[in-house]
Amino acid sequence: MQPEQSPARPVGRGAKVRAAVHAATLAELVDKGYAALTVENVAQRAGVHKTTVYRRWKDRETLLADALAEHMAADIPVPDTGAVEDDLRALARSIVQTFTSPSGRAVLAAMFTGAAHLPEIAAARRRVFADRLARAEPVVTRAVERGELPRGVDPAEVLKTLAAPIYLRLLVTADPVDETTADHAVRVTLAAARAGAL
Amino acid sequence: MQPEQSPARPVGRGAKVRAAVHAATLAELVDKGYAALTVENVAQRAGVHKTTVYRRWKDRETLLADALAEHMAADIPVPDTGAVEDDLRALARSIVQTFTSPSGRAVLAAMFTGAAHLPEIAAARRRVFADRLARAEPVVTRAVERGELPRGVDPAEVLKTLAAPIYLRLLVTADPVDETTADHAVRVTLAAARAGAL
DNA sequence: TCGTATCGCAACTTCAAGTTGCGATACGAT
DNA sequence: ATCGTATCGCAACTTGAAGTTGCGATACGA
Repeated sequence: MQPEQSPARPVGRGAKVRAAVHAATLAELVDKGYAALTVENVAQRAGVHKTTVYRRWKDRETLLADALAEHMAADIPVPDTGAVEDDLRALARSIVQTFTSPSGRAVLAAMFTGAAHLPEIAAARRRVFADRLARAEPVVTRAVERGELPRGVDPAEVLKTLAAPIYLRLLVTADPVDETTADHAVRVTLAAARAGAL
Repeated sequence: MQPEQSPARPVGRGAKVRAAVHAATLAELVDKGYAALTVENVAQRAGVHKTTVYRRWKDRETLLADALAEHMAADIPVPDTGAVEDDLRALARSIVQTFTSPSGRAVLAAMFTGAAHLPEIAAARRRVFADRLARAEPVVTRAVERGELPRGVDPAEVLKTLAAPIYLRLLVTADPVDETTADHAVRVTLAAARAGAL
């Protein structure tokens, strides 16, 4: 953890406040949900006054977008087992695990439903997804090089096909999501890719 | 001529008020979006007073859930062309068309993002999806009977696989959604089904 | 130690949600 | 045609959170 020195004005205690408010925002999100998230409660939980929050963030939406973006910035390791099936399974299960923990549920609800209409949140959501997609593409290109998948498959399409059924259950049908869901997505994706449909 | 006397109190003008408020709610949704939807504006657009709305609906959420549920209750024709590929294409395109019109966008945003955290909305959303799924299952069973798809495929899984990539684009990636998306979903779904992955 | 940026605090405005009481009106039935 | 009742319009109200402002207090860096 390096204390950020880049701004011409080293903030001082500001960094701690920022971190505390971020943590409090996510905690309130988990406990109360997006609709019931008030700046006053967040400030109180962070041990900070309401005005301090408003001095750092324009409004409640900006605060939430900022906290979520920072939370989702965590790097996810890209698997490289030497077998597509295992790599894809690892990717699919990581999606499942990201969103099935209690806090994951809350983050999912905030990013994809509760606050999805906010431009900042929508942009952050697209950015996070696109980033993870781009970083996982080597899984597919390596599989092609190994001859496990036909040449000409679109890595992005493969990964979207992998993710789609999981998000459908999370966001639309509300069916239970577990490893079975991930494994099923892998089977379907591989079948489609090998049939030349991707 | 009397349609129903079962309620001891035939409401009278109430039906018209109800319809007007429903229409106004959807119109406000399209114009302003969920976040900016106020009961006062809805009432004014419906030519009705605020208190009248609150006498019929417990709160804003209930009103919205009611209006959306009624709006989504419209029956969608189940295709039966004699060829799976054509049937599935018709289904996929109907999903696309439902949510790409201006009003469709607004309804999508309200049902899946803006108001998704409300129990009434979430329940309505699951119910609508499950209903459409169940009514479309004959498309798959007929295809199996014709020998177009292998025995043992799960109709529900086939239809979910068809819908998943469309919803992924609508709700997650925000990529453009058009007939191409629908046709691509058909190709992937058929490939997976014929490979025995569904 | 001293200056400055940041924070705490309280009081304030604004806005929409939701409520209440009462008078007005339209409907259904006699 | 009239009469009783349920529904509606209206205005005034409470509540709660968003967001703002001014000032005094405090912690940090030099």
